[in-house]
Amino acid sequence: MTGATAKTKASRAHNRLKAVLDAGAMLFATKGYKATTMRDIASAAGMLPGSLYYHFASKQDLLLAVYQQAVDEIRTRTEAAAAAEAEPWSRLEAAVVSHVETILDESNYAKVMIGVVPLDAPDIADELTALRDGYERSFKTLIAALPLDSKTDKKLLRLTLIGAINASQLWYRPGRYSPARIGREVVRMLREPLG
Amino acid sequence: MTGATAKTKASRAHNRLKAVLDAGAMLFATKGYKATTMRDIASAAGMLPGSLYYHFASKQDLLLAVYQQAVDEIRTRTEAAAAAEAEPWSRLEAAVVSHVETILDESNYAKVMIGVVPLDAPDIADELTALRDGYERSFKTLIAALPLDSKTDKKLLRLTLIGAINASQLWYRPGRYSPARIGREVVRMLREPLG
DNA sequence: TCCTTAACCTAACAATTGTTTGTTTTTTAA
DNA sequence: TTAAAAAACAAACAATTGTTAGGTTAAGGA
Repeated sequence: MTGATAKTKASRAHNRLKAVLDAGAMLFATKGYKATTMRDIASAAGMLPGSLYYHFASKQDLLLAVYQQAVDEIRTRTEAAAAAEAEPWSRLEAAVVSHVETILDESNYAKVMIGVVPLDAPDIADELTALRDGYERSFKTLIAALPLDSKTDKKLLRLTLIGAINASQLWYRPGRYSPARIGREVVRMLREPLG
Repeated sequence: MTGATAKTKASRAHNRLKAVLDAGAMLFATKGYKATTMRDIASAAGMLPGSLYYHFASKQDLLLAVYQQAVDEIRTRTEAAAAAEAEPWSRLEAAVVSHVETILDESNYAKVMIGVVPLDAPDIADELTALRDGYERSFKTLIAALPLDSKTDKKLLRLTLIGAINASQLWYRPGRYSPARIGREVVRMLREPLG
């Protein structure tokens, strides 16, 4: 175990692990987890079904890998966006806008993380939930920094906020509302009085 | 065609159509649409797989029937709850509370309507969406009656509200927050200023 | 150059799936 | 009482599924 194994593996010319992951993310995001077959993924990655099992032990393991990368991507993006702002509400808004842009537009991986629910893969439901929770914890910090009324339940605020923005995946169509605007307005509706 | 056909059919002693629908709703709500097999439903309804096809032409048709009943149930409940209040915000709150109670506790049908997304059954996706939209239109009226700031986008408010409360299905566990409280607090967070 | 092994192919298997077909039982109307 | 219609059974089919086992190719260190 020299630690060079991973690098050697990755440097092999014919290694198409990334192509497999990309294909899986794209298809899971488009058709859903159950409706996507290993043959679909193999075909999109330019290989045969059986070859996928050199890279992943099972379909569920592939989903898990996609989820993992999704968390890495969206967390990096969103934390960077938040870090660019100083004022607490601005930080939250920046994070939310980045989040919405990522899950609606920019990353098939993130789309999978939001659209594919743990119930779709019961055997690894706990792992999927843990990955999601790990990411959502970022919002805990952002909300804790807000100057909130004492009677505001912060946990419920977080769940409400995340629920509202993630639900946009169900109704979003390019054109009417931009992802950035969706993020901004949702935050504003929670921040300012409506009545 | 005397119009008595339906009644005759329904009055048959051994007609277990309702048992089939209930079984379908329960299993779709618990395991999801794809993970539920016709054998599961038949077994739960106390009959054999093939017998289901006397009542429904396909699995998708069964889902459609469950969706249809879900809309009937939740709309009746929620509109009645709203009608009991006079003030606009109170009406909305009553409707939201009723909605949340129904999809978290009281109706497997409603659970299916929220938890099973059109993508799960692509062939009837349009019908499913139409049914859902038909119900959600109730909220349009309730929101239109609110005394809102002129810069509030009512459509986005509706989508945000519905998204937030429906998302509770993903994290709700009996105990910590009651369905009624979830509904009340979500409305309050949108109504009152938090900062 | 040789030889290990990463990477992929080929070809299938076993299980599960929604569905169909023909038959039987049960109910209802005449 | 009888015959038609309703409701369910019994048994399978055809397609699809995730997965596996063994063979093949090519890369890269020695």
